[in-house]
Amino acid sequence: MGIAERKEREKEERRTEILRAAEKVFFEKGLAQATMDEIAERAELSKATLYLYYGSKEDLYLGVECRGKQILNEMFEKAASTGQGAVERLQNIGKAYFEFYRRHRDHFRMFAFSENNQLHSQVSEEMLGECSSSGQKVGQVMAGVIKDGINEGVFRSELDPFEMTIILWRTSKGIIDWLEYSGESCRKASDFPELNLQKMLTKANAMVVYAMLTDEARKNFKLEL
Amino acid sequence: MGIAERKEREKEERRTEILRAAEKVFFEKGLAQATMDEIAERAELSKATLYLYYGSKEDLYLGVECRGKQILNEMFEKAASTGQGAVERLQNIGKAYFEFYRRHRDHFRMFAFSENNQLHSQVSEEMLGECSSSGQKVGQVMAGVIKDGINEGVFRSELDPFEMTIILWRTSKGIIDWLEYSGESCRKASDFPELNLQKMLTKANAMVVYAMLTDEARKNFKLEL
Amino acid sequence: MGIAERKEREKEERRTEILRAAEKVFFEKGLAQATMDEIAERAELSKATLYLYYGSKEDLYLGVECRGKQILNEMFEKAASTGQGAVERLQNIGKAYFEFYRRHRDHFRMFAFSENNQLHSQVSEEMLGECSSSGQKVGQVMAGVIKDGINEGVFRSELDPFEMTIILWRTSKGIIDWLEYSGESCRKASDFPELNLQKMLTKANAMVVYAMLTDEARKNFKLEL
Amino acid sequence: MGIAERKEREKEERRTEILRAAEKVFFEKGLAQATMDEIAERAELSKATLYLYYGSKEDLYLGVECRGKQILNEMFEKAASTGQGAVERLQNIGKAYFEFYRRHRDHFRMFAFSENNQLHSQVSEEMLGECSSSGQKVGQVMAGVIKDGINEGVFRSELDPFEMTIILWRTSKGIIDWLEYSGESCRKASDFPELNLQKMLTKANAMVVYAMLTDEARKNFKLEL
DNA sequence: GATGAATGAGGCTTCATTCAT
DNA sequence: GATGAATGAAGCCTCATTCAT
Repeated sequence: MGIAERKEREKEERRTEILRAAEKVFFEKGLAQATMDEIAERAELSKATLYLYYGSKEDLYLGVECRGKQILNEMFEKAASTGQGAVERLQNIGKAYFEFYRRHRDHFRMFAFSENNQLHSQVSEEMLGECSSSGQKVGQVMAGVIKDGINEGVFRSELDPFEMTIILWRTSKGIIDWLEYSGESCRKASDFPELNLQKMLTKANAMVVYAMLTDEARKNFKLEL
Repeated sequence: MGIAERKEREKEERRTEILRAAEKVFFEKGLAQATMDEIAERAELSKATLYLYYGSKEDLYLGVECRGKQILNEMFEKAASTGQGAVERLQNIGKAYFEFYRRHRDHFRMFAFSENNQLHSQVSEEMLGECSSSGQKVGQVMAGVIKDGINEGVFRSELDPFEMTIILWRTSKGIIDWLEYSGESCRKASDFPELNLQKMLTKANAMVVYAMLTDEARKNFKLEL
Repeated sequence: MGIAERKEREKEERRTEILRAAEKVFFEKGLAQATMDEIAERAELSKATLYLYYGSKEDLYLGVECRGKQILNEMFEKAASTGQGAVERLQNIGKAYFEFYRRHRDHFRMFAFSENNQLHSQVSEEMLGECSSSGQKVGQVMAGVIKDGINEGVFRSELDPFEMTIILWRTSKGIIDWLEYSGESCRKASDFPELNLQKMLTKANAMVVYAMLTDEARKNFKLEL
Repeated sequence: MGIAERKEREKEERRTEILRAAEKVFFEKGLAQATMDEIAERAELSKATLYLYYGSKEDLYLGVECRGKQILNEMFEKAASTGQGAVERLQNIGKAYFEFYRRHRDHFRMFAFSENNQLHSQVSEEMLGECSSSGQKVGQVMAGVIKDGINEGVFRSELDPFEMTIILWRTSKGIIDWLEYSGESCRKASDFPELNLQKMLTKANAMVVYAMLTDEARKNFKLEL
């Protein structure tokens, strides 16, 4: 029994090693430019061994992505349970999202990539399911906080928590993506005044939240633009 | 002299034919999976001829993208000049964006793809410049309307037009992207109630705009959530 | 009549222009790497026009080669008619050969290239014949001088003039080729003492000539090694 | 341990098989006209496998060339150690060179080709080094014999062994090249009497050697022309 | 379980050459 | 006579993936 367990553990460790190697390569090169050869080399394993643990290159890609979602998940859950009241908790989630972008930018980018690219070959159902469920949890955390806010009476009761989740979240995502894509060049081109991503995010979130507040709650909310 | 003109026109037509063919293939397959062979076949031209008009596959890709931006540009400009007052004009732009997504969904997706992928081989400076300038115009149109709104006194004077442009625009983009990516599967999975993209976009825009309004203007603005 | 002549002359000039352009490109790139596109561009003519004057890329190559042989021819003939006695004239030819290498190195290299590469596509018989006859003349000049030397009694009567021509000539060619190929690297690698091509050629020629001399003539010949 | 050795051996054999196939194709078509497809087919391997053993077409070409130099090397070394006295040994080397040309004419031609063509893409340093060192050994063998001859007193003491090596060797090479190139056509054209390559080489070598001899040694040397 | 070795399938690009005008 | 435009035919190389050991 101890032997079986150790074997199991070792196998899991091997999977993780491979994932680490894949991470580095995917981060540096992206899906298309990454090669199994390079991943194998970095993992100090043979290419064939990779296929023992992951069914395909794209499966491996999903695996990395999945790890990113888990990280984000944890950060969201922690943020959601910190702070007084729904508004502050929601703001903490917003900060956590920015923090995730800052500290795990490569994962962030991978998400964006995945959104815009169908993975082509067969990815294992298992992997796909795991990855997808991880993604949904994130949304559920936010929606939960909004529901709490409605119950607390700070958010309008007619709000749809899921809808607001999407709006809030994707607003942030849209803005960060923009910066990733063209922000730098724009700022340099001096078409735009000094832009500060964090401030802009805070502002955007505040604007949406402001509109979510009940008339009552709005009195105590200071909107700085 | 009529001859030279006709030649010129024919050449331009040929470029357009190629672009049309490339469009179809890129739309269906994406950059990586698209092949010059297929584009050539669809254009009913030899592969070599493609290279007479576009220096590389990626150049061609940029060409298609560029066309998309021009379309969006025109739609924005038209929307920006329709309607009474800055608020309505801004809402028209929002509608135009949604309309663009609806009628030129493939172009919309290509933009998203481009944001997340550096084109690798050498793309001609010319193409890159043209494409990039097209992109910037779009933002300038929106910013102009916001400035007008400030002058009209409906938008708070402390707003930075460019910043608001980005927030508004990217909010919409973020939401649409989400639907593109996982909306369908989510709705099917019945985790979410019936979602209506257009309504959600209108709502999100309204929320942001609401926060932009002066206290004065806000009285006349009905925020439906 | 005057018109026809002018036409003829212009045509010939055009051929020459093309040859000049081809020369530059072939010199820089060699046969394989040279492209008709580049030649056309340098000639400020269209690619199609090139084919009006020369049947193929290889024909053009032969044309350039032919010009080189004509130059060499002239230099040999001049050298063969300068100097007192067959020995000196022969030495003058040797000097001329070296001079040709020095001043028309690119042509020299083209000869070497042609020796080692069958031209593949159809080259016009005409071109081939012209080029080949140019080559033979060169040998005939040398052989003539050797015959004179035999008649003068300075060269042994049993010598075969053509055979000696080949030996003398190819000795020089072999040595120059060697330097072209690896001489520089060898000298730098200090495996070899300072080598002076001209001296080595003079020496090699002298050695062969020395062996050609009659006993009588040898007395007056100082062989420096 | 036997297994590892066998594997190693098999790998080496595979390399050799590939080289053999490449040899045939390069001999028949030359570098430019040879295709990896054909080499792969002849080796009864996939094209991709070729690239497992050799980094590029040109690398493969160098590999073949290298083998030729090794063969020549061995023949030279054997010849240099056969015969009485430096003169005879030198003559044996000359014969060996001719023999090499006769029995490995294709390799001989490849050398000539290489002299006149820079290999373009990246060839592995390893291959280049190996090939180049093989080439230098050949010269060193000859130079050694000449030094011996000087010590024996048969060759003039003022001779530079390396210089003489080049003169002797390249004289032979120049002559053979000539025959390769135009000898046949010339003979057919009956401009030249029956030419016998071997005799001409012997003669040319003898002439140069004759000039190298000390007065003492020359008495015993019979120069037949 | 791990891997070295092999490969099938295909992609982008390049040019010499030819016509229609 | 000159040319702009078009193309057929290849070629080199890459890589995800599979087996035999």
